[in-house]
Amino acid sequence: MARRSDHTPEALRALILDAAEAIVAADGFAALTARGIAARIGYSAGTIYHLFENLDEVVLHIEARVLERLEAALTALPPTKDPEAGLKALGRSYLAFTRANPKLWGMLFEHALPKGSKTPDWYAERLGRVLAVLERGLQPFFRAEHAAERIRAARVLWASVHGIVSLSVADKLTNVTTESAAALIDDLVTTYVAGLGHRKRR
Amino acid sequence: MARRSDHTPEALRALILDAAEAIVAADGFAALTARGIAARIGYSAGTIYHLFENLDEVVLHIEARVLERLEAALTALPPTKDPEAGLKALGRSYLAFTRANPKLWGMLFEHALPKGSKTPDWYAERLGRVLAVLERGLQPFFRAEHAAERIRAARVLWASVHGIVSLSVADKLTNVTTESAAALIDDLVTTYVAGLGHRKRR
DNA sequence: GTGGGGTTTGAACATTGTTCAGATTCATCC
DNA sequence: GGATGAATCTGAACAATGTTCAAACCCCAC
Repeated sequence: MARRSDHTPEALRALILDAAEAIVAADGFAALTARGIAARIGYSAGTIYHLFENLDEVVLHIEARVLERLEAALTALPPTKDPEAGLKALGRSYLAFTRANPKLWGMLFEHALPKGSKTPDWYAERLGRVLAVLERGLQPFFRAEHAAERIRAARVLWASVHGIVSLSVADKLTNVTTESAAALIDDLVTTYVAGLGHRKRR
Repeated sequence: MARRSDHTPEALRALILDAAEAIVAADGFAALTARGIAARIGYSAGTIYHLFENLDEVVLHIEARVLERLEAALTALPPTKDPEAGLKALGRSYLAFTRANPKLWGMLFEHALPKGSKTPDWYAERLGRVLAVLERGLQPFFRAEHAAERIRAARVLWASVHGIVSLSVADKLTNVTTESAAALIDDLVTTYVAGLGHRKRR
């Protein structure tokens, strides 16, 4: 049986994550099984449990990777003069990312942690970095002393765009009309930003 | 075995749905099993499959019920003079509803249909009615000839509020800060509506 | 060489959705 | 009353799932 170190533990962890990610990307979160991962990398299912606590941990790690890539995509955007255009670019880039990886993205929100457990710290930290990108994009709309409101606005936008995208991916909104998610996101950002300007002027 | 008609088929369907709903409300979507439902109503698991195609159909029916109740809650709100206050009341009522039924509400979005299948027509219709309530609330902000934009705004708000609520329920946002979902929803509605006013004036 | 410790497996267990032959009961007709 | 047939219900079965773990194995250090 055992064939000691075809791969180092670290390499094996990476192999498992790559295989799991490929499965989700191709067939969705529901298709992810321990035996399926194992078959793809030529190991047995038991091996996975030596490197990860359980499948949930594997999933969390994939989610972290996805967030990491999203952050990279958002950070890579060229700076714009017009702050509103910058925010829209963020929104569209976000949408493009989810469109390019619909199954992977859907997983982030279909996957509910088991009841007792808390999201680990490193997960919250990854999410925090994505939010930070949004917070930077919102800087032109707030005075420095209103940082709390800016942070809240980032959260509102993140959650809202997430809502649009997730309903669109799950086909639970678009079947009512064929309105595209892109149009909704544009509407959201435009109108919300207009509202920010309006409020500032008060 | 068989004990013919303790309940009519319709009554049995209702029994199954009640039991399933109770399980989800108490322990979440993940705890819903055919055998669990059966045990709760004193039947065997097989019986469920005489009345429903499969568990997914049971779930869809519960979702429809939840949407129905949400629509009732939103419709029951007293009319307000101030349109913005009316929208905020809608948002808060929505949030209150989800807070009162967090597990049931979470199910609406954790539950992804099996890959091939489409959401049935009656499901889309139920969702459409909830959206219609929002569309009515948005009427004061649009001229009659801009119905398409109003409908889009309803969709944006629905999806956005859903995003906030679902992230909050899943604990994937609040662990970054303790910002409450209510504050985010208020912010969203206030700012978005301000943006609508701004745009109208252009 | 020869332990010993890390690695891997394969079989096992509990649970899941789902199916279905047969057992049971009820309504109806003769 | 008794028999017939349809509706109803069960229990056992199947395949698949996550997860565990004793054993089998291999490599490295001594």
